[in-house]
Amino acid sequence: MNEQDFLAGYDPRDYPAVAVTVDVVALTIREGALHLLLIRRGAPPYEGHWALPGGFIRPDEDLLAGARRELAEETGLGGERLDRVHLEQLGSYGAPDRDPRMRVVSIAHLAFAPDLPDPVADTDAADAIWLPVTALPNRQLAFDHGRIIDDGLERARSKLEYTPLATRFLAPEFTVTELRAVYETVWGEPLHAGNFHRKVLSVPGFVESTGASTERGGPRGGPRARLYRPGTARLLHPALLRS
Amino acid sequence: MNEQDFLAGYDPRDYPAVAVTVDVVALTIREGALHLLLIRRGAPPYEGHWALPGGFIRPDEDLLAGARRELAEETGLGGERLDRVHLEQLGSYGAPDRDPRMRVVSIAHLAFAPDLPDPVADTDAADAIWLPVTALPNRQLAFDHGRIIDDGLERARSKLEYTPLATRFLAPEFTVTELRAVYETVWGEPLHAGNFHRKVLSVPGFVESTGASTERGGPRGGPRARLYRPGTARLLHPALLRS
DNA sequence: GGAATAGTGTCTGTAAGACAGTATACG
DNA sequence: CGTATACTGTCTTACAGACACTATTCC
Repeated sequence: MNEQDFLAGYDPRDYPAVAVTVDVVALTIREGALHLLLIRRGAPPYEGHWALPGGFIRPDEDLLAGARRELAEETGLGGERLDRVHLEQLGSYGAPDRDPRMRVVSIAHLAFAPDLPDPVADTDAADAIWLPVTALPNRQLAFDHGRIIDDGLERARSKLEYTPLATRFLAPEFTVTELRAVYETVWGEPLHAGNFHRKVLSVPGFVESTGASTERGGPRGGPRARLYRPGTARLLHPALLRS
Repeated sequence: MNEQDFLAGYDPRDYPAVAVTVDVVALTIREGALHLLLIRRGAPPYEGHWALPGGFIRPDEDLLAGARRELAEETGLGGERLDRVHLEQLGSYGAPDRDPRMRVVSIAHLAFAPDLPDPVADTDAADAIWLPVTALPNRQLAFDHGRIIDDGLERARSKLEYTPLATRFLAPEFTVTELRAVYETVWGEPLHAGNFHRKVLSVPGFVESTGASTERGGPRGGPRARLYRPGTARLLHPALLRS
């Protein structure tokens, strides 16, 4: 049976329901460590387990809009701060048995956020926090969220290679050293400061100078650093590749 | 309202139905040109328009398995030939108005196939063919399938850069020249024969020699070419980048 | 002053592209 | 034999990584 015949005789009540949810792997950097937004489930199944923020798609809502709404609800943030969060589709997860109650297909999304306030646990969630990814309780994650998180982290590492999205983890103006810290944190490996500096400035459209510098040097000495803002490029040519 | 409360009180009959379909952007190379598998719709909406093969996900079927089944149904191919087809998830398309009848979220997939027989139009489709992508009737495509195809083609071009999946367009044994033809066809640009040859053989795990050569030289002269099969690498290091 | 950091200069190894050249096979 | 093609050699250029160095700022 193909699509049009299926639909021609289709009545939702005749078929097993399929639910569509949107989930969000939201990443941020706090105190030099990569953090992930998680909520603790307050009801079965997986009661007390950590899970990704997410929920059912609403009837007249686009997938990306649904993910943005879920993110807003879980972080308690309004439009302004959320505009600075990068959001993209990650992938869909629809194994028949991934939810014990019914067939649920989840459209997972990936978010890069600047340092945001602590999330406000919504009335139904037991808790909501930014958790360091190094402290992920892999055995206590609900559903297949462990796998979704793994995929999201790998996608994030890969995205930093060929897009300028690392800037989305930072304030609107930043130094090259701060940008390097983002790469080192997400990739989990130290980078050569001098070479990174030259490379970033040589890629067209990655960053553009504001003309200004930081008010002070580093806390343990060093000159003031120049400030940059994100450039206009959407892809990096050439890319910054991991080793 | 969050997920668990929603589900606790959830009855599919109380909510607007959401349908989940799988669609496939299936690519192959025929006579030196990139072709796409399309079906012609035999019923409204978009009757007579070309569309991607696809259909509703079945209750106990994984997303990828659904895409493989749809591909099998539309091409009329059994398991053996289909095993050589690369299939991966492309992305999800869920704009609220993308289907005029109801809310449909489609999980699109991307397939790389070796040269296959002509598809067998299934009883419900008016037609099914491999169509050259240069002849795509952009204004006659059903739903948002034009956009899905664009995304699929760009993904395909990108995948050839950093994966050895170009070999999936070829027979189990192939020459370097045949492999180069795949790149030239998908990227739409000529490549330097000598440099491509050296590059392919220098990337670890891209191809491995069979020890054998072709039976004959080229139709217009030239030595016999050595035969290779796909190597064990799943990613190319370093990558073959487009210019 | 001592130490740490921002930013630049320079050298080296690697890899890609341009080009040329050789051997092999078809007609 | 002429020509097309498979494959290899070599040169040049671009870029990444290692290292060194200077200038600036904090304590």
